[in-house]
Amino acid sequence: MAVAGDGHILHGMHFNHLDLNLLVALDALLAEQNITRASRRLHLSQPAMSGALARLREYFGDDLLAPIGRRMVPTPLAESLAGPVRDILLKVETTVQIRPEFDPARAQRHFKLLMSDYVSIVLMTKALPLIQQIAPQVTIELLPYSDRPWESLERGEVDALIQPTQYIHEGHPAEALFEDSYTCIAWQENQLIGESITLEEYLALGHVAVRFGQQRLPAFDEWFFDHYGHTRRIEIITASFSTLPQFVVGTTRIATIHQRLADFYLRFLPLKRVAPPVEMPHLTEVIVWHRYRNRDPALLWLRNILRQCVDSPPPQ
DNA sequence: TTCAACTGGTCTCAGTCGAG
DNA sequence: CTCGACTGAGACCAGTTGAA
Repeated sequence: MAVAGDGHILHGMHFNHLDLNLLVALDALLAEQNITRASRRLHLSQPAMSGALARLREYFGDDLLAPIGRRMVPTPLAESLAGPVRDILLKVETTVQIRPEFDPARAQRHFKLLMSDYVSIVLMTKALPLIQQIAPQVTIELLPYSDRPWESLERGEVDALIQPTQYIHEGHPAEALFEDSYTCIAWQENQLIGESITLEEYLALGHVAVRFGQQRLPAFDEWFFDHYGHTRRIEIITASFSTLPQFVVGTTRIATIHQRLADFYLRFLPLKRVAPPVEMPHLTEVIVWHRYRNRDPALLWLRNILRQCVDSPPPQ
């Protein structure tokens, strides 16, 4: 036991009088703003978390989380600590995780990737078999498109996200993976539609559209037609690209989806491709990773694999 | 250097307290 | 009353001490 200059008694391992494990507790406490939930996150009992908060309060000389009514509200000091502490822990995590070499044949790495189900269908269906061949011990977890994919990346909850260029933010490195364009699909036996379609015909049909997450964010096609003042009659809203083509089959409805996704489903479903009534811009899917993982050879390897998996066409 | 006994901090469990 | 934060008792274990 040692006594520090300011009279604090020190036990165990400390960094400038602070037990660094308390930062882990602080991060969980500030993220949850609730002691019980923070304790579950760290697999501790509620009293243990309460004790950690008491030690943090002692160290900082501040309540950090103060009860207001039934809620625990962070103090201004706690607010100002939240971002930097999260950043430090992420830096620690990436530091201890990185190995100078990535040996695919033996590596046991687990990757968490966030992407739309469209990307998982057109990209991961090709990438996963290849990854199993080259890196049999690597495991992959695909996370659904949330309302705030960028926050998941910032918080280090995912290794990378894959999304269209228009949604990327500054501050983290990104790399293009593949391009795609849009097409319409209809049921093969839909007599109302031929190989092409006029805008009037298009707008007269019922549409199947996709919206994501809690906020029900529209997919690009919906945004595009709204933006140009063309009101489509959306009769079916579904939550995933993978269900959308099946909701066109057996109906006179139409859907506007990615070429590559259409190619995929044309192999299984009685669908026909219809050229969109107006020219739609191409989209580029990019992979974005946290700047702290920039030097991670494992991620570099994964990016190379993913790039290999998309052979050039569709965009025409 | 190694080992056993000891020490102190943090854990869990059980229970209390206070707000809504 | 219910829910969630806090408190106290005892267990557990990492780190320290001191002897061989």
